[in-house]
Amino acid sequence: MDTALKRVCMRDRIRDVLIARILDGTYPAGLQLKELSLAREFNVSQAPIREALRELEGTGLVTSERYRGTRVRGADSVEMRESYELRLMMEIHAIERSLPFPAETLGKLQACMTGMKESFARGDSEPYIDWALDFHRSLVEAGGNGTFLKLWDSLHWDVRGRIALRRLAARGAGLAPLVAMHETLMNRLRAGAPAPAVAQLTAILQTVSQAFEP
Amino acid sequence: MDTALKRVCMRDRIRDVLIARILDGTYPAGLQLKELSLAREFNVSQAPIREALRELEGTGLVTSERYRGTRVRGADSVEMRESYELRLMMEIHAIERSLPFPAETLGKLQACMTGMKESFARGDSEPYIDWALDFHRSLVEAGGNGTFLKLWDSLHWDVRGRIALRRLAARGAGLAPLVAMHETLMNRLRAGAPAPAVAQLTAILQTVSQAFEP
DNA sequence: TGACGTACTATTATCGATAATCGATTCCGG
DNA sequence: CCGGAATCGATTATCGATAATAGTACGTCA
Repeated sequence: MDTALKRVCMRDRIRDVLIARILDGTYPAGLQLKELSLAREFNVSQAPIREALRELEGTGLVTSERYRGTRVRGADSVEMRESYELRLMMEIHAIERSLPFPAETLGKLQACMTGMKESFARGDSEPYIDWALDFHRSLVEAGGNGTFLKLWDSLHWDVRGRIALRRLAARGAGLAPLVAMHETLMNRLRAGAPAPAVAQLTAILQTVSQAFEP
Repeated sequence: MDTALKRVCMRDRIRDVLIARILDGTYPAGLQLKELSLAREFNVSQAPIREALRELEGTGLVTSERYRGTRVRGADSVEMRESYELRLMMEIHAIERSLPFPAETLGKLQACMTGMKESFARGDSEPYIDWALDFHRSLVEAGGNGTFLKLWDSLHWDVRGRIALRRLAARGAGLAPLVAMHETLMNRLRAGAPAPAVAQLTAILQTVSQAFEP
C-alpha cells in the first residue's frame, strides 16, 4: 500500500492518518505503535513519527511509557459513554446559556437541518452525517465558550460522530428516527424554552451513543 | 541559571517545565518558543524540545505554524473564565450524579478539609493549596467519569489552581473566606441534597476565579 | 527616490546514526 | 532439571548535521 506522504509537514499528515486509524478501529486499543515500522511505511525518518505520536499523546489518544513504547489508548465502550456524557454537558450548557438563540444562530442551525433532510431524502448518508455533525458543533459554538469548542474539536467528534452515525445508518431503523428527532429539537430551540430542548437533545445523544453498545 | 536536566526522559521534564512557565506567566501569550534556544538552555538537542512542544500542542497550550515556529497560546482572562466554567460544570456534574456520596468519598473529602484547616491555622499556604486542589480533584473523581478526570488533569488545574490561590492568598482577605466556604460546602455535601451544594460550589469557584480579574 | 527582486539570516523540518534500555533467550554451575 | 547471570535482538531516546523555508536587509535600476 502506498501511504507515502510527500507534500508538506509530514508530521501533520502522519498525525491525521494515525488519528483516523485509531478512531476507526484500524489500530485496536493496546496496539503498540512502533516508530521505525511507521517510519518505513510513511517513507520518513523516526523524528516526524515521534512528533506525531507526542501530539497524540497530548490529546490522550495514546499513552507512552519510557523505553516501552507508545500504545493506543482505546476508545472502549466505557470511554465512549463518558465522552458522550461530556458532549451532552457541553451542548446542554450552550442551550441553557444562550437560549433563546439570535436569528443568525437559528439560521445556521436551520441550514444544517435542511441539509440533513435533503441528504436523507436522497439516501445520501455521508452528506447527512456532515450536516448532522455541523449542527451539533454549531450548537456548542452558540454557547459562546471558545474553550468548549476547542474541547469539542480535540475530542475528534468529526471522526467519532461519523463512525457512530455510519453504524446507526446500517442498523434496523437507520437514520430516519434521527431526522425526526432533530426536527423536534429544532422546533423546541426556536420556541426558546430551555428545558424541552435539553430533554430532546438528551434523547438524541442517547440514541446516537447506542451505536457503541453491543 | 542552571536549568539543565539530567535524570530521565528529558522530554517529560522539559514539557513540565514549559507547562509551568506558560501557566505562571513566565512565557507570556504570543511568545515564540525557539527550539535551539531552549535546547541550549536545557543542554539537549533539538529533538526532545520539539517533542515536548508537540505534546503541548496536543493539549492546546501552544500552537505552531509550519516553518513559523511555536507560540504560546495565552491563558488570557477570557480563556481563564471559560476554563473555570468548564471546571464548574464538571464538579457540578459530579455532585448531581453521585450525591449522596459513599462514606469513602466523604472520608477523602473530609481528610482534605482537615488538611486545609490545619495548614491554614499554621499559616502555611502552600500545603493549604495542595489540600484544596486535592479536594476539588477528588470531587471530580467522585463523579465516576474517568474522562472528566483526565480532562481535569489535562487542563493543568494543579498549576492553574495553585497560581490562583497564591494570588488570592496575597490579597486583602486572604484564604480565610475560602476555608469557611469549603466548610459549608462539606456540610452540604454530607447533607446529601445537590442543589445547596451546587450553589455553594459555584460561589467558591466564582471567588477563586476572581484572582484573574484585574 | 522608490519599487522590486535577491542574497542573507534566523528558524524550523527532517535525516541518519548512536546510545540507552527492555524483554526474552541462552548458557552454565549446581 | 533448575535458578540466575550474561547475552542478544528489538525498540525507544537522543544526538549532530543537513535541507527547506520565511522574514529581512540591501542593492539595483528606473
